[in-house]
Amino acid sequence: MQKTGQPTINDVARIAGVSKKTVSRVINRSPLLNEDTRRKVEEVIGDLGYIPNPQARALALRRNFLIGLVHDNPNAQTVMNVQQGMLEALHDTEFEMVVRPVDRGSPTMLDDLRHFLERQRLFGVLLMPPISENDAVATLCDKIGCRYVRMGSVALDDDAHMVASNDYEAVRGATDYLIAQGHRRIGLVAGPHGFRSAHERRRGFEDALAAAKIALPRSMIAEGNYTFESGIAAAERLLDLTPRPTAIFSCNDEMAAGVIHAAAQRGLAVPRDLSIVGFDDTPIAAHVWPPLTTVRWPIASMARSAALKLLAGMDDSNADAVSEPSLFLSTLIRRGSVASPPLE
Amino acid sequence: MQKTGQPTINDVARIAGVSKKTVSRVINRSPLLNEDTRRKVEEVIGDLGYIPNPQARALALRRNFLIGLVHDNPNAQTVMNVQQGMLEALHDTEFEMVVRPVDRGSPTMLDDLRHFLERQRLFGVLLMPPISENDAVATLCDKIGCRYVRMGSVALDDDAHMVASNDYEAVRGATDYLIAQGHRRIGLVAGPHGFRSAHERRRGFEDALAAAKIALPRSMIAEGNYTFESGIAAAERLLDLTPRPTAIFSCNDEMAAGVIHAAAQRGLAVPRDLSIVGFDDTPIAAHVWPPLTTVRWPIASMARSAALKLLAGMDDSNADAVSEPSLFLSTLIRRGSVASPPLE
DNA sequence: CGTTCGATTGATACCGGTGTCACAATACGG
DNA sequence: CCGTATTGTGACACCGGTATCAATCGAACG
Repeated sequence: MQKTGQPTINDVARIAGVSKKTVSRVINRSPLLNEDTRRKVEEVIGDLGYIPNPQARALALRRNFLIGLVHDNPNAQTVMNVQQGMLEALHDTEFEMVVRPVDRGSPTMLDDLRHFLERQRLFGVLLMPPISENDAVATLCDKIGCRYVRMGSVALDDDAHMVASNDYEAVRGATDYLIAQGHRRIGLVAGPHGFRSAHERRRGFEDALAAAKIALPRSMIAEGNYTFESGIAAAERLLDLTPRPTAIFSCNDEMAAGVIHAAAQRGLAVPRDLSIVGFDDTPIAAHVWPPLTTVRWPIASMARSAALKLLAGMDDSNADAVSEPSLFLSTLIRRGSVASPPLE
Repeated sequence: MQKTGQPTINDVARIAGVSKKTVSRVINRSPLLNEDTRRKVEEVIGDLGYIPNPQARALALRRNFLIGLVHDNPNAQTVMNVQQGMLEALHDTEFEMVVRPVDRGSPTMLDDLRHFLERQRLFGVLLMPPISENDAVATLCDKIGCRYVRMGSVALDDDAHMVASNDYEAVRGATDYLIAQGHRRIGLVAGPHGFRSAHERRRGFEDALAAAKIALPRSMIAEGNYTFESGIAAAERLLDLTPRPTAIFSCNDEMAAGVIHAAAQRGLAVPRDLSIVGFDDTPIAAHVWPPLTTVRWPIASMARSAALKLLAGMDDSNADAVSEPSLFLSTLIRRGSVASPPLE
């Protein structure tokens, strides 16, 4: 009998002179194990370089060790940050990450997703925004019996199934900061309709102005879709106004970069003639000129926490799950794109 | 006997009145199957909504259906493009993508990777640059018996194990373009030492100048590490020269954005005072001002092809594998960052 | 000393598929 | 009409683990 491939549990058992089950106990750190036996088996495992077969384990345990990342976010940096955060949590576990982009626009999106989840029988999935805001997706996971955690800009679900950031408060604070600098005509480049994050950020902006008793004409709000180009277009609408806004809050950094771009094309100096605040703190924020004052969105930490929460639900011991924070605070990063408004 | 979970092959077999094996044949489209039997079984499968368990298949077939993406590329957009290309290839197959970032700097990188590959026993892995340029990694895959395809800027391996782009020729063409515009003092922001792509691009640049009999003093080459910041630093060294270069070729777009940034800080207008060409054609290229003339690097197509090549090696019928192209052409995208040099 | 009990361990049946090989049924050639 | 292919199907072992439950052993107890 030639052993050509990897050694199996049977090899270990035979050589160590114990049963498969005992080897299995060693692998799974069973507490009811004689210390001598454990050492002996561990030695053989080390000698052989034995590694348990994950597929066999998955079959026997009736669950696999894959965690899915379901996303439909167009921002590469954001997705990478989430992947990095997830992988941090999965590091030193036997879990791997499988990535699944979905097409928000497609009418068959839900069916595709269901098909994916049913086929793969993932241990769980992490839903990142904006797909996480789709309640139908969460319902689908529930129905199929797939664990999930949603990442959002606001409480979307119960504590065990979500990780949120306080976008409303963060934007409100950022807007307060602009007001404190002396700005009174502040424009908003809003996010796309239907995005929860866009809604929360806009609400924070509106409430900050209202609290300061600053009027907010509809014309001071221009909607974009989180892309650079849409930021340019929105900025052009705002900068065409008379009088012109002295500051603009953009609901994400890419659009803020578009605003800077549009300002530069009109010969407006940032921040002398126009102050700009973004949201996300992606690398682009530090790379534009001037460096963008923005709200740091701790998306990687959120993803890490979300993944840990998923893993904690493993043995249904919710004790661990609750220990993972569910709310993350976004904070203002002051760089060079904000100044006091020009004198009139 | 309550059937609580998903139906299994046994359920299908029992209800259809055939053996497991026959159901298995239907699933695997065995040719030696009576047409009536097939229809009957398929009907039952449809009624029950039966889906074969991938873990069980993986165990029985002694291989799984996971393809790994091993990367250590710091550029989010590039990694996302590769993921997208891979997933395109994997679409409508039973394969899933698992992502594995590695730390190029870590001394245990190779051990970590080996551990990962041995544990998961992936069907195959796709190595993207720059980790793909590490021959030790390819050797490791060979030794472990893990299929792999390397993506590179030049032939790195035999046809079945690689997909390459013609960076040398592309940069040479781009440099020729600058020369044709009248530039004679052209600076290079080179990529980091040890990157194959950096080497090829630099070689293309040098050879283009040599062919045009333009001297290239060492001072006209500044090395960066593919980040925006390093692009700024490199540009500053080049722009401090007297006489100043009238054009700069940057080995990637991020550094080119840094060059634009540095130029703007000195009050140099692009392209009037300084022409700039980048490489990659990431979104940033279209987002800076002026839009960057750059070399489009078809990384997503390369990834797609690499993944197909991996799958084609499935049944060891190399016929399919060979049919996937191994060389992809990078082409110059002319935007607004190049003009003729200023008169002196 | 026999019994009880807790700590360890192993025999065996799974998990849900696939491969091997034997076998029945039908087709074909002579 | 019989021997031999050819086609279609099922019984059963197996992939490499885990769960169940009974067996074994030594110590403690009465």
